[in-house]
Amino acid sequence: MHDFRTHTCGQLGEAQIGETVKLSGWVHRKRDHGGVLFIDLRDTYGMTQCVVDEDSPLINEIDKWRNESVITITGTVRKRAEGTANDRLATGAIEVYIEGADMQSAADVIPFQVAEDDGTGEDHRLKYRYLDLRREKMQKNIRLRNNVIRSLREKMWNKDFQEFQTPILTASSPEGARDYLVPSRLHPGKFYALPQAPQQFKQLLMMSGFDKYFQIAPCFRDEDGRADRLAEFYQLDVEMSFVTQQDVHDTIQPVIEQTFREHANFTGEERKVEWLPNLPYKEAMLKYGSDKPDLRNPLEIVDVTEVFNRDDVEFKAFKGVIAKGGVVRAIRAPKVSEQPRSFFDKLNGWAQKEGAPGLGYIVIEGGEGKGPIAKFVSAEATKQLCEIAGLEDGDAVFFVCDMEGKAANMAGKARDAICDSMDAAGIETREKGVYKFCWVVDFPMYEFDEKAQKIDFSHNPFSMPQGGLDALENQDPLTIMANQYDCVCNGFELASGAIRNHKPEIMEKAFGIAGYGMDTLEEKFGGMLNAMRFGAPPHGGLAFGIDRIVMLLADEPNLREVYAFVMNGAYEDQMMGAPTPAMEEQLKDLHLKVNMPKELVKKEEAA
RNA sequence: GCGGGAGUAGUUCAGUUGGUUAGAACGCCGGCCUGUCACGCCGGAGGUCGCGGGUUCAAGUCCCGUCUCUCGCGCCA
Repeated sequence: MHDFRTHTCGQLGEAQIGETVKLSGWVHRKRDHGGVLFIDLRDTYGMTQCVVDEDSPLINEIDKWRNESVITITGTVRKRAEGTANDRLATGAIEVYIEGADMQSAADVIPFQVAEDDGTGEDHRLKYRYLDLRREKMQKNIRLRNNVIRSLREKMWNKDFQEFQTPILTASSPEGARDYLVPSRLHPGKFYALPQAPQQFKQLLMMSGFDKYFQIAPCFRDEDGRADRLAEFYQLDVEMSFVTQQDVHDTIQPVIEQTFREHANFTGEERKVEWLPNLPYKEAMLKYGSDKPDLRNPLEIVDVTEVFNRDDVEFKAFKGVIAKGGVVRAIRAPKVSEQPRSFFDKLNGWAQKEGAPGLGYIVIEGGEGKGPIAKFVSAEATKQLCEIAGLEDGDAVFFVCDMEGKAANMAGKARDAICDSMDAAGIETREKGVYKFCWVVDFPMYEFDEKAQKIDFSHNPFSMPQGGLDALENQDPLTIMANQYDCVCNGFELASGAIRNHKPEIMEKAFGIAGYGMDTLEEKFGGMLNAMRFGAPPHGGLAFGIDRIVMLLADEPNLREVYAFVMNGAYEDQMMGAPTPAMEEQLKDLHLKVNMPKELVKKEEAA
């Protein structure tokens, strides 16, 4: 017989009754009834009830074994007595009568319970992640992650993409986030950058003639975290040659759509997968106030600047902003006129927390406007408002007024806040049980950087501008669109990509408009620029955030729930103790001296 | 860097208007129990109430500072 096991803990059933078997696993729970002792033995495959009674000399020894100890038991599979079967357990028809038992590794008292999800704080869970990972939910989430990655990889292979690995110690990529730097010992004062994405490498592979590239690529960005953002994450990175934007979408959309369909019922709730028509960036910003709208939210934004600009509308707060070039955006909330005043007050309070003066609204009742600001809006103007926003009796309409960019943004947030409030008030608004996808297309190539007071790339600077060189030479840069697209699902940006610029002269012009001279271009991206001069195919691609995909499928609020090992919100790993100060020797090797922030030094001296 | 929330037993939490010896559940230790599967019953141990200062006869509770965790803003396309 094998040293450790003949079966797994999820395997035994009535077919094995009478067999002598060996199982190994963790003590999940014990139930001691005096004369009889039950042990639930757990491994990643399942759980098996093992029994020993007072006829056996083992009972006293086994009784002392703590939960989460690793043990091996030998015994006979027997049918459970009438009425004691457990339908909730896959192995619930049988139990193993213990004839031999070995302690492989005794567990100390554990810092939190593995057998139950008691809401243990994340800091504890991360410090003892190996224990946390034993819990059923994490085992399932990590398995989902495995399955999703296998699913994506298989589909890419089936489409004749080649899988690559690209360097981790490399130079800065054009993503725009802060780089993680690694000092070079052999080159004093010089640093490698960890890749924010393998952007240049995948483009270079196209220039090398590989035609269809993909990678499950680790990416690193040194920016503060969010629930859906980590310092290191994985992307399904894809690039193709001789393709249009439509080709890229047609190739990758089935991969994502099918992967979602395969795993959509992971939580036990059946979920639909819907792919909606392409959404131009401009329309997204106007109708949803976001370039990653949650399309389960049916509320839409309209522009009503003209209403508040009328002579018979007296609302000075808005008029003043409009005079400075601002806009008024409106969100219709259907059938909320019955809601108590607190419904509106809470939303107003929410808006103030977001830094707005408030969230003005008008309620339409009997064809008339009601509410705090209704008296400033004439009957004629109210009628026009109803036409533009499609208002009916019993509806309310909320207003955001600011300069265009800020107004769109705030309206987008308000759109979600109103939707949440309606759901909370029992008016079902946000659609449930569905993954709503779409491609957001036609992103602007440039934007005006208010801080630097200059034109800069709005997204990936390697994108091909729509209209090519001609557009760059003859169009107002702020009106030029890029062949750039995002894939959005339920309010999350799942992917971003573009048809790339493969012509050095367009590259030079494009960077020139953003104020980067040929010297900067050569210095930062010289390798790729050179490659373009030796025959570069038109190409494009995208990258999907794998962790976000798994997070959505697992219905988790947080990326940390779908990673085995992960840092906390401040990017510390309390389990491994990272980051740590470097030893003097190491710093010397690297020709580095640490220059601590003065305030930190003061604090440490005080302490 | 900024804002919201949290910090009390190993874990999750309760703790009234500032007032006796700071409680509960799970876990842990000891005992009882032959059919449970979140077993049950009895008993016990376990607390720098994050830390520092202040107000007060009296502080877990009020005030100030500080640290940690978390969510968001900035940042990240």
